[in-house]
Amino acid sequence: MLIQSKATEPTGAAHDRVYRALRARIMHGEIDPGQALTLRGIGKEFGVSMTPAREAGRRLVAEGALFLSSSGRVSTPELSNERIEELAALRALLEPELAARALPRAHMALIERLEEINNRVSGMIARQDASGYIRLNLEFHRTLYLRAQAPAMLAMAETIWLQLGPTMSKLYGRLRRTEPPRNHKLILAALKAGDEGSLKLAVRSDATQGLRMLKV
Amino acid sequence: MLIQSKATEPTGAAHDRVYRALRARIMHGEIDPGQALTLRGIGKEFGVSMTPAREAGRRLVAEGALFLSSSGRVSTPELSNERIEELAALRALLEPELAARALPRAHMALIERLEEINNRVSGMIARQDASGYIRLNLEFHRTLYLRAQAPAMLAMAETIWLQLGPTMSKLYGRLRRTEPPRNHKLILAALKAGDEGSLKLAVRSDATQGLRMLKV
DNA sequence: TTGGTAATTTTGTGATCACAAAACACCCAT
DNA sequence: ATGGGTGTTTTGTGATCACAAAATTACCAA
Repeated sequence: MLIQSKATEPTGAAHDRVYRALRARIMHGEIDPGQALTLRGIGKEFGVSMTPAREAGRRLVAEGALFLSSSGRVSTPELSNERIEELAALRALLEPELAARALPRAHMALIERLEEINNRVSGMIARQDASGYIRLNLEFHRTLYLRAQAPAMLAMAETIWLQLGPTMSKLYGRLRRTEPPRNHKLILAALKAGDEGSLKLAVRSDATQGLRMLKV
Repeated sequence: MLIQSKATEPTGAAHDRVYRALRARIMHGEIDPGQALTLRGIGKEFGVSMTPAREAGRRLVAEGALFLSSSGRVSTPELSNERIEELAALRALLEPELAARALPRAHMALIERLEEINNRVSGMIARQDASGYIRLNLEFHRTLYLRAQAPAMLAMAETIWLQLGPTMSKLYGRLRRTEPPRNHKLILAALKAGDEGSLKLAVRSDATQGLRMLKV
């Protein structure tokens, strides 16, 4: 007689799958700020019990991707102006450094990949796909920073993106953009020229520009 | 008839108490790098079941304070040279900014508190108390950075301290120091003079100096 | 209609269990 | 002694449950 149905996943723990899915959703701005989540709801959606749902939630809370209310409920954070400025300052601090470290290793193949990503942004703009726009934008940055060979620094940058995710979607929903970010072009130019100074400047501008419009 | 003994904690969830205790222990270098922990062991020590122990562990893994092996076991991380240098670079990036932001708000009362903390370091050195030394050192920095009014930035700095904790204790156990860090005196002097440039420089030196000796 | 209170439902927490896999210990054959 | 294989123990995982507290709804009186 079967007492307990065996539901252990063979590869990659269940909580990890849930974690990754939620993380991507948050980072790409697919959840509005202040949106509440329930453990049972998460579990139901992913076909797991509350336990893995709780672990995934806790992990995201630890990364600042979710806000934990005093009663234990989790929701997407609603960032204050001060918090947004602080996170933008962190981007402005970390990302130029990552870019500078990537510069000596950025060969033509990488630059071409970046240009290709950058071109795909136009499609997202045409389709008014805010989430897709954010995803490609982050892919552009991550692709460059991966070359920096600085995993801890990159992880920290991603944590900041994660915290900004829900708020970001609001921004891109608001502004009606018609062309890919100007700063990306500057970044590509600096990479081609091998000019560290203007690269750091362009990255810094790119990291802070959009956030300025986020002020409520 | 009592089916299940009620053991819910009235204030502050159990997992949070476990998390805080472990976090402090790790950050202060009370656990050697590579030390393995078991969920049942943690639970037993704190008088809770595996569930809160697991949550606390997961949270610490998310912060980089613990390493999660492929089999799910957690242990204190053993940092490679590259990782140490990267974390030191992050300190060198973040902490001068925090200090600079604290500077305009650093009045005499704060500077006196910092001097008092700095003086207590000598006692720890005399007693060869590595953990106490680390704790006071971090208290010095945190006390200053709290004035920066930048919680996200401070949290990020603390995360780095946390990751360096176990490795740090090894360092301070190795070197036989006889006096409080020279850079702390420079920091205090720069604060009194209101000189942002030399303050950032002194903080940067303090953040990177010790780590240089950590190379295996 | 409105305000508040009671009943009900929703939700997170921590304990416990069955299970699988990993780690470990033991033992014998070479 | 040593290597390999076998059995035992340790350990993490996810499901489930009872419970408390929070949130929501229902309802009634003014």
